[in-house]
Amino acid sequence: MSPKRGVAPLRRAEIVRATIRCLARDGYSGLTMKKVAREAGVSQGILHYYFADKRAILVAALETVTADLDQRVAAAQSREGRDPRARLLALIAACLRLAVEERAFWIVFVEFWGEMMHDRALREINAALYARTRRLIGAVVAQGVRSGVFRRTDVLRAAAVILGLVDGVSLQLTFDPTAFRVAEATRFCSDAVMRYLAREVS
Amino acid sequence: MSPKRGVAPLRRAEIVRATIRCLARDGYSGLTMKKVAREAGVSQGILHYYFADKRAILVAALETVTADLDQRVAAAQSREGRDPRARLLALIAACLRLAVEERAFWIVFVEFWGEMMHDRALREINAALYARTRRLIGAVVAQGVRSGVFRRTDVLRAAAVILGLVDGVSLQLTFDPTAFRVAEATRFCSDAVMRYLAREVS
DNA sequence: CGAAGATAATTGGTCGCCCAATCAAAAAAG
DNA sequence: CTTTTTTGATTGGGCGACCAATTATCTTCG
Repeated sequence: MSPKRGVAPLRRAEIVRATIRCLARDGYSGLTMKKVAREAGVSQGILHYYFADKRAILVAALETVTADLDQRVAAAQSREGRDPRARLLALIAACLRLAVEERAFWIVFVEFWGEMMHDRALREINAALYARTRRLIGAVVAQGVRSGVFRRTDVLRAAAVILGLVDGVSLQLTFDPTAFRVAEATRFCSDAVMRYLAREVS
Repeated sequence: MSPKRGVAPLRRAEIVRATIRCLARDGYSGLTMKKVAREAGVSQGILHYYFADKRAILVAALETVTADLDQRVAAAQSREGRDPRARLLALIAACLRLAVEERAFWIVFVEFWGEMMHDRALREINAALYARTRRLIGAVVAQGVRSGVFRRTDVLRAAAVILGLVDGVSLQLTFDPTAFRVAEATRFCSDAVMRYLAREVS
């Protein structure tokens, strides 16, 4: 490795990516600076050149994973144009597929949950993501309400329900892959959400 | 501490309870044998007399937490007699209250999730709990279907939806207590489940 | 243009700490 | 006096952090 000027931000990002790979492979409790350095193909010392300590790397890793999840979910939903129903279904499908097909990201994310319980900084990064996601889902629901395809409801609470359902089912899918298939889970989650938002038949 | 004969099982249980308290206080990554011994008021050496290694203690801890959650949920639901609606609502309320009021248990449980990703034994303990809980919820739903208060549906999938919703909302409640109050969450979750299971109005 | 110094990037070794696990010996109970 | 239970010191190893030395790049100025 020959030192090049001006590549600091790239190196930083590479270290973070290596960290995420390590977390996905060996878990939170198996993460060491040595392994991260090895995975990134750099020396151990350099980790402390770019990050104050191990915790700073972990914070950066959570920020990266969080931003990535955010982007993927937003993208999946926006691809579907203006139909609120289609947007919501795409969002649900994207979340569930993520948990199975992009295992690495989802695993790392779940691993952080445990640590968040004892680390305010991590907890706040996550709380911000969830607030943003609820706002996104809420906006889609609100659009559906305005255009009359969904019933009138408190959109933020509805968003909490939908997000919770997706997370909870993703967990079940992750812990026991024999319980359901992704396609199946997508179907019954979508069905549940559509029933939940369906207009009253009066 | 004076050694008494025949108290082996009690000592074991005390060590496990101390472990759970430690996990709740300092988290998974902060758990050390020294801390557990101190919390249990015994010497470090004795931990290895009752358990092969640290991992065995953790497995026992997860089994205990799991059994406890199982029991609490089952109890809350069975207290409500025969009305499927009341039983289901009691179950939902119990789960959400647990996540907030019995923080220690819920925190420890979430902490294990991360480790389960890399530990088959832990994962299987959890998978068994979830399968059991789904069966329990499924049975309540089935009863409601038979007695005509719920629509006809695949009860195991409905159970996955209900359990997922409760877990997911519990998580949101834990990570960001400012987002919702427990009572509020209980209300909108119950509402969502009742809408989900409501008979079609034809 | 090109040497020389300053600066940025990188290395690998070292340090002290704390960990899980082990064990010989003691203490209590049968 | 044997067996079960408990102790606390020890051991070997791996950890995160630190740092002096090295290399590469940029800047300055003769």
